[in-house]
Amino acid sequence: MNASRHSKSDVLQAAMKLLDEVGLPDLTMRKLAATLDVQPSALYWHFANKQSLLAEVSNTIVNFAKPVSEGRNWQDTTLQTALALRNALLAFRDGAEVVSSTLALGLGAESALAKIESSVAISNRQLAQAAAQSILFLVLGQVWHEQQRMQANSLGIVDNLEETGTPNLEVGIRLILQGLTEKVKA
Amino acid sequence: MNASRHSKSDVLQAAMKLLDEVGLPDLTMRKLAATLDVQPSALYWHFANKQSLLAEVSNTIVNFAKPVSEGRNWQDTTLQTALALRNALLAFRDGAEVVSSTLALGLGAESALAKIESSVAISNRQLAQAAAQSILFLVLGQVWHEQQRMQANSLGIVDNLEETGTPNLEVGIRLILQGLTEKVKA
DNA sequence: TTCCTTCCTGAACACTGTTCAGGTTAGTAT
DNA sequence: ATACTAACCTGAACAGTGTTCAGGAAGGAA
Repeated sequence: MNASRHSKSDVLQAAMKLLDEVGLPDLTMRKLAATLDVQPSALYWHFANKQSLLAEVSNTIVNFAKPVSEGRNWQDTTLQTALALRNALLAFRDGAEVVSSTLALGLGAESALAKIESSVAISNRQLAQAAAQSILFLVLGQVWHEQQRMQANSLGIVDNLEETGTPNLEVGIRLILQGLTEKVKA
Repeated sequence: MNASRHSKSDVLQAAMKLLDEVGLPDLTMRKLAATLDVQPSALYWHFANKQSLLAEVSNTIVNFAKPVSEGRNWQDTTLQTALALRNALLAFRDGAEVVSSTLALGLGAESALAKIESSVAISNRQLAQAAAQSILFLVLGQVWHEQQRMQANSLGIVDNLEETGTPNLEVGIRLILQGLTEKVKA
């Protein structure tokens, strides 16, 4: 990985590896440069700034979500889409926080919303958009919470073991889909 | 406010004023100390670290939500509770991001969840908790998004004017409440 | 006046993201 | 082989960040 010149995707790859090893708070430009045997300033040839780097990290995480096979109805397809996003976020350390931040800054990861929204096959697009956005925030919030607790637990801070995170998420999504189904019927 | 010795609540009050003036990214210990005519190190007599300070800021924001008058049913009460939280977050610059962070770190603002959960008057507490958590994440995510766009717009970055934020939130909450009502019936 | 708690100073430490003038490397064209 | 050009990197600095710590000063009570 080192002792040679690096391409943009080399840097991105190294950033994701470092993220997995040290977490988002310790993902610094200097540490990243060190893993590539390069001066920190060299990174700024490939990326305009750290946020741009993190934006591409976010896109990589979001695009890691496997495309779902069409379910027997749109409700099922949407649920599977949301859970696929959840799995993608969980596959990377601090994935939810990284994606949340760049999404808030409007610098990337918009495809996450798009995928959910396009799976909501109802004619009222305004309503579909509201529902998709709700599901997205729900997934991000829940996984963020869960990953934060993972780190806390790994640092020895033991709290209540109730692992309510994962089931709660699916319950929440189902509530939205149920409400949506009722609303469309009327 | 200055030229004299300060109490803990003085510092907290100054922090909230500074937050309103410069936003979360520029809320630094040095700037805060400057507004109090004090050395930065003086702040560490009142608060163990910056996160502890932000935790109390979060609590102040969350407790700013006015208690809601009992609606004609628990669905209505819950909706009003959620919207009261929304208004509290909107009343402070970057309020949603501040609260989201300290909530994720588990350092405060838990009463936000408690208030929502206690308003969901159904017997299945497990379900109530999942719904309350979903509503909380929805409110935080939506307002965070909205406040980030406020700042972006104030910096001249004009994007599409579709002000879908506020209505989307209420729609999302209603979907959850509708789904919850159906589920309880069965 | 002594004493003790409360609050603050001043200086430093170990970091952070970022910029910039200049240098090297690699590949292509003549 | 030579000249040129784009890609990539160095080294040093700048301006900031949160935090620590030994010591000093202010204020009230005994």
